[in-house]
Amino acid sequence: MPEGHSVHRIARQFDRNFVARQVAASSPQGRFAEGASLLNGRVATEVRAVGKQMFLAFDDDLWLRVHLGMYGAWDFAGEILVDPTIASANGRMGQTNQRGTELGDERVMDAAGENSLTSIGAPRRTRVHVRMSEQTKGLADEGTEWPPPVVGQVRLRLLTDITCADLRGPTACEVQSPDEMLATLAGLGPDPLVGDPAEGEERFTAVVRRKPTPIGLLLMNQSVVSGIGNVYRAELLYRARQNPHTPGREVPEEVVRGIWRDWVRLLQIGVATGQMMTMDDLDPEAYRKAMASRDDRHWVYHRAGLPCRVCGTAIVVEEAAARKLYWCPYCQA
DNA sequence: ACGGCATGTCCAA
DNA sequence: TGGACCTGCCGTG
Repeated sequence: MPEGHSVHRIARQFDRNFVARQVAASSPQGRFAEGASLLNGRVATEVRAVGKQMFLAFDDDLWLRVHLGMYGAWDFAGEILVDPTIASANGRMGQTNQRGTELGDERVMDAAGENSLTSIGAPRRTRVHVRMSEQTKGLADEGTEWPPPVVGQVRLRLLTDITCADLRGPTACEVQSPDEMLATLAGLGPDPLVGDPAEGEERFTAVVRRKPTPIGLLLMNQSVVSGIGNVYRAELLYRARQNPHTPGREVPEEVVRGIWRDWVRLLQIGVATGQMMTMDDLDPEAYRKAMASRDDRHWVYHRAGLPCRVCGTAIVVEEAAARKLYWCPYCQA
């Protein structure tokens, strides 16, 4: 259930642990057997994250395209070099609840999960044991088996000599030619972390200001802007005090630009922390309080019926294109 | 133990 | 517009 920030974090892990290494690929589950055999034995050469998609290049011009969808996740195991630009690198990336124990150096994850690691030093080797669910319990304690035993439905396993990445439940997992990969890219709107953000702002603004579609739908459309999902949509609109139903072309240009710049900021924070932080403007104490409860982390998302944090009006929820849209009818009038 | 729900997207009717 | 895909968590009992 990742939005764009998770995919960038995953890509950085691949950059550090798979790029420039020879990779063994297999499909323990069998549903990607053909693709895996195409990739098997090749050297990974490059990784790109654009919105919710990740592209991993292999020598001789093959691209692996992965979209996690709602349920997809990567599990990392073995020796993992921690990317210094992200807060932590425990085993699982993509799913919300990420727990693991890092052994082998001074850093030990606690039960709070991914965000508990905040100090980043120079990259170093870290032995990671992943224990995610009852299903995998027990395996982590053995810890020494290599390669790690396959647990459950693994669509794709990528292995270097020392690092293992297991992909489960993706919406998309396919091998692409360079042309196919470029075609996929061409269909994606700007991502604040890809290319020049100022250019992205121009593209985003131009498209939004032309469309009769409600801004609340445009923000979820990956051809308009990449990486925004249901949580960031609701929060960006609230932060802009913008009514989700306003047609894009009627949203004042400065507001549209403001939403883009806010997305740039929120995505950066999300990649760095692994959390969908949308109340970053709170003072530290209020922030600590808000983070204490799972349902207190956002302005409007998942807060139907609760009083708006600013005006007290009950947050409303409605169905928009089969997704729940939360907003404050007073602040976002 | 079980059922509902979820940070996503595609496709057929 | 509704279902399919596919997995794990959380609340309820």
